[in-house]
Amino acid sequence: MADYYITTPIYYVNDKPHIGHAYTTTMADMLARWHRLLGDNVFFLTGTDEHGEKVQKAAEKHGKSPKEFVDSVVPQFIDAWKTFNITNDIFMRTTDLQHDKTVKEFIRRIYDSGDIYKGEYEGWYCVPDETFITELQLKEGRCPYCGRTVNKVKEESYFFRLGKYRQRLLDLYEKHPGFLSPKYRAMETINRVKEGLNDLSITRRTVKWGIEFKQDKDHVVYVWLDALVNYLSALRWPDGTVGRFWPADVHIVGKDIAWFHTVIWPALLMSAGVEPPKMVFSHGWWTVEGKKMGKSLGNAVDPIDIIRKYGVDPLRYYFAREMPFGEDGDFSESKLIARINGELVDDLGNLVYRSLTLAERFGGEIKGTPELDKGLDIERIKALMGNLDTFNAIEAVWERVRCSNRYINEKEAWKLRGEQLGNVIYNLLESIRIISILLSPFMPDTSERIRMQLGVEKQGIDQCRFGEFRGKVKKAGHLFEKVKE
RNA sequence: AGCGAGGUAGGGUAGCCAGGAGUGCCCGCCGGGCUCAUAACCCGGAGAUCGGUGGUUCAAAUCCACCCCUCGCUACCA
Repeated sequence: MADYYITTPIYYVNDKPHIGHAYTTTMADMLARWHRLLGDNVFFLTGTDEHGEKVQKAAEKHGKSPKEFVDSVVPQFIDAWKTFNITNDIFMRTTDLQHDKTVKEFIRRIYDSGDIYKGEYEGWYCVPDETFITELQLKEGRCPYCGRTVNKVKEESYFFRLGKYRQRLLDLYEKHPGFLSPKYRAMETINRVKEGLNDLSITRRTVKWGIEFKQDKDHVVYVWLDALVNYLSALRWPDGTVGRFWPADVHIVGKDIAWFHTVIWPALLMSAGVEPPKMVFSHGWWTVEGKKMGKSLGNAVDPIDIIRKYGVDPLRYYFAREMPFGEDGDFSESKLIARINGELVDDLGNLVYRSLTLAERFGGEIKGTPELDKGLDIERIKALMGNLDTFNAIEAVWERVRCSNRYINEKEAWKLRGEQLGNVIYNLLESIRIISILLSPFMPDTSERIRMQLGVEKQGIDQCRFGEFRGKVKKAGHLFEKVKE
């Protein structure tokens, strides 16, 4: 039994969860569930990032203290993940006491290794946008976002010697090719690191809402450093269950924050004398109805609304099925409906319904010889999931669904009687049973409903082969209802 | 500008790394079969100069060069 530590990023709580948060969390959940199915000892982390200037400002706007404000937003995340059937083992908040302790100890170690020095942060700042802008981003000396003039600001700050770790990072990428995943995105990072790395400002004087920088109490720890360390505080580092689950098997992140996880994070860990994680997997982004998602565009999709309308499993299915994990995709309701009607209702739902109808009408003994196991390749699906390829894994399951439907037609099951019919039903029920096991990480509710209708015990990956069918079939309506447009 | 990813039938994709008849899948379209099934399922068919040009090779979607187009990233904006 292997230990498996998987994480999502912790989400910034200046707003309620959107479709992107839901996507990352759901994909991680599928992997966590898959590993449990394999019998692994899984530790699955998600949580919230609650410090920093933006939260401070958002709190002021609501007339609350920062803590009151985050306490009011965090339940929305917790509830959302409940709705999504997310099976996280821990929900980490950066305002937790444990986290505070871990961050301080983590920084102490970096400080002791001589990688922190006092300096001056200098940069361009757009006051109305409240954003720092780099030299490169400037457009004719003006803010690239709003076009207004920018101010030069100077601020005392403590720096981390990131530049020092350039070669060690390149070595890490070379020795552990899986670290930068998916591999087609790896070159981007490698080339940028080769170009050289600037040291990083890791504290702020002007911000109050954050973890105290013990080495100089006029400063607080900058939010991203604070946030990254949560992967360790969830394990109660440096004690706790660290030895067992660290290094993490995979950090699931969106490609926008890949840099923090593939460059800054491992460098910080090296400095603190901690092993880097085994893999950082950067997934793609969703557009919505073909357009970039954003608050300014007013097209942010509320995942809870979608679930209310279509159900949890259809959305989970869509997440895994609409695009290969890693790549970008487009979220649209019409595409979601097309998948529900064409795949969940017509392929899967129909297969189960028609098979169970045949089974219930049949009075004889359900037994026979395996025929529908041809092409069933569990090892292949294991390999795909090992590569975090949920997309092709589901496709492989769907091949089973389609060939089972074909089987009924080819055998003309409705014309058969007696032993011949018993044999066909045996093959169908075994095939469906295996499909339901394989689907359990992706559509847990649906998997469970199929299992109930088959009347079989809960099973693991080892039962994904044809044996004797031991179940009491009891049909219970359609798995999915057609969505009328 | 630099770096990266991609351009394959009406749409969406796989195949490319380790060249071998345009080979596969999904949706859509056309025709047929069937009635166990939510007008569901199954079979067959039409539809592609594999972005362009040149090169390597007995053989190129696949390798190389150049060009065109689309998208992403460019660091302290989680």
